[in-house]
Amino acid sequence: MAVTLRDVAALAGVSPRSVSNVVNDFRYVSPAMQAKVRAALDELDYKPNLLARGLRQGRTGTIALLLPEITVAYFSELAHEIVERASQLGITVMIDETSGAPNRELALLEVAMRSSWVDGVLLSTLGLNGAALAGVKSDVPVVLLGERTAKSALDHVGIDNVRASRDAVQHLIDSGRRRIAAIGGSHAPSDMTSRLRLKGYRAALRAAGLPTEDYLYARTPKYRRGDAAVAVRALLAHPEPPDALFCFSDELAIGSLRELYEQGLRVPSDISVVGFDDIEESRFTTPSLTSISPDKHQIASTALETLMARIAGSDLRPRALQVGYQLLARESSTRQ
Amino acid sequence: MAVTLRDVAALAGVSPRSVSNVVNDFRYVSPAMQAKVRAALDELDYKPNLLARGLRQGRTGTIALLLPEITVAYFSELAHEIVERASQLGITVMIDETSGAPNRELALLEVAMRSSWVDGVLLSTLGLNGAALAGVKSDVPVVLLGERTAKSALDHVGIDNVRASRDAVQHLIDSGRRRIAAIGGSHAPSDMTSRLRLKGYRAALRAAGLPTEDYLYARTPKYRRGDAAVAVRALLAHPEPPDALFCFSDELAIGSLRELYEQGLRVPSDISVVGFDDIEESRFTTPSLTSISPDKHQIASTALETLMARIAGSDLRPRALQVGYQLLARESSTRQ
DNA sequence: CTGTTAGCGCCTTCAC
DNA sequence: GTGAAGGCGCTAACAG
Repeated sequence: MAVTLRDVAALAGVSPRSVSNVVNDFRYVSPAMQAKVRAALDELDYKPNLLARGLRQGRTGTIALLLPEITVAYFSELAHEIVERASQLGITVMIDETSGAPNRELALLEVAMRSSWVDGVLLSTLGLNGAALAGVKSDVPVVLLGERTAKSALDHVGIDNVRASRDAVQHLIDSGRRRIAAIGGSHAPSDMTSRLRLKGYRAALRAAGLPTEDYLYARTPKYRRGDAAVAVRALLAHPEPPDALFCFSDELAIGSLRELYEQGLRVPSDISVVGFDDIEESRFTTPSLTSISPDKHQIASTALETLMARIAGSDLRPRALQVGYQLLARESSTRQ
Repeated sequence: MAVTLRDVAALAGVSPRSVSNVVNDFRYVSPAMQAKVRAALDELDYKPNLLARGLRQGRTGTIALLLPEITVAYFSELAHEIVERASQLGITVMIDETSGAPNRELALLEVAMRSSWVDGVLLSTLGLNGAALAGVKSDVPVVLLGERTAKSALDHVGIDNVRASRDAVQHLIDSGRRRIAAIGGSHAPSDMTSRLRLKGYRAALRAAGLPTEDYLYARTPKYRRGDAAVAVRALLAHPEPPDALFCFSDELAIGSLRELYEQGLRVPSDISVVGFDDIEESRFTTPSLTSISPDKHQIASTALETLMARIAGSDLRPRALQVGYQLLARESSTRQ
């Protein structure tokens, strides 16, 4: 059986209260008491039962991070930043995978929020739209990561997807590309990512007086490497194939690089490729991949600060917080 | 304030005990009671406080998964398999990053094990050797993932690293390579991964009567993409440069592909490359990467089953469980 | 089959 | 500055 506060108190010959005082380094404890208690603490190798503490205090010092898929590099990199920052703040992060399935997301969210396990939730949602989220009664604060899914009553941290996409496409235009295709997502109402990025893509084309024909957008079931091949083949099959690809994720871009290679096209001389997310892998592909790089570090800090403020009781109205991004031009769009 | 069992009981006009019975679907509950309680449950939208339940039962239904770095694809893929399998078993997984730093690993391990948060721990350790682990008094069961670090008193799930490495190198020999270099890790006592893989590498070379000269092994600080460049340059600088690279991780192999490309060497015509881990990315590189593929699915199942058995009280002596692997020959070692 | 009681381990009023 | 008592929400004994 585990050592309890009472055991320590008994050994030290003091009350549990005094032990608690020492453990939680309370202000007014006499040095003599300190010493006595510490000795007993060490001797018994006491560790507080965090369950009991959480039950008593109503707070656990733990937050949940709900991600669609941990194997998606962008999410694992984001998770890393969040864990890192949280650990500085003395907060434990419980990472959980939702598979991006709305029902599983909802289920996990409900559990996380209602079961007192966690003080707050960071939710990176793909499939959940504002309506679904509105139906969730939150006992604990929730901060959304990623695109703004309709107007929900929740705080939200992300980058300006429309502007970032426009920048990416503008970069392709600047380098002389004219038939620029977009790849990624479904453009379904729930897929806010593709909607916003497509919007930016089209805005850039229109501003340059370039065609925004429908066949230049290829949908994909998800945003993973393996989803790109079919899309690329479809685009290349057209009588007027594109001379550039704007992929809505780096993984799609990497899958595209592979398919272009198999089709015998050279990047960037025959066709340029730009991705989105700036995952580490993109610096090592051949050619290395031009990408939009959201400031993940800042996303992590901002999200955590916002969540901590809510947990502390902040009652401001929900805010949409935007953090910075960069366009990193690498070989896939620059080396001729 | 949250709805409690007592609130439900009051509304339904029954005792808390009966509500508890229904919530945990106990065997003997009359249909009438069922109905009454369910109605109240729904009306108040009751969710059990898992903290209180855990405190009471001594079990939480949660396990911790301690990983060095979640951004390392191999670990995120393993994490995914474990979360998936655990969710089938009704177990929640708390993923935590240790940074591979022994002290942080120990700290997290201690917390995880001693604070009653989790029923058990899956630990994938890089830096922790048997001696350090022996010093940890475990209140909860721990199962190790990965290489066997000395003889610890813990269960352990992994593949036969020596034999897998020998297979990888044999494959290179079979394809006509003669000056085969190895890349990865430090060969330090605590770095069991590199020790075992190096052992298999040398065994294969010796069996074929090939040289195992020291200069053909290049150390790296870690096993990541960015660690490979220096090692590759060092190997290529030698008067008799290698005609094949056996990298101790896929990430190293991918970093090597990039560096070889920058040095103007063609893979596999000039030099073959083989990796280890079979991360998803390796199917999409150009050329695609030959790799040792540990059965991650089986690692996950075996580790969870073993851990669950321990949690249930199994008292067998600690076992080293080996799961299968495959050599997946792809372009980086086959296409001439 | 269901109600009453007690206590998991901790922290926090309230007295002293 | 320290001791005593109560309760966070739940379930496991033990009656009935």
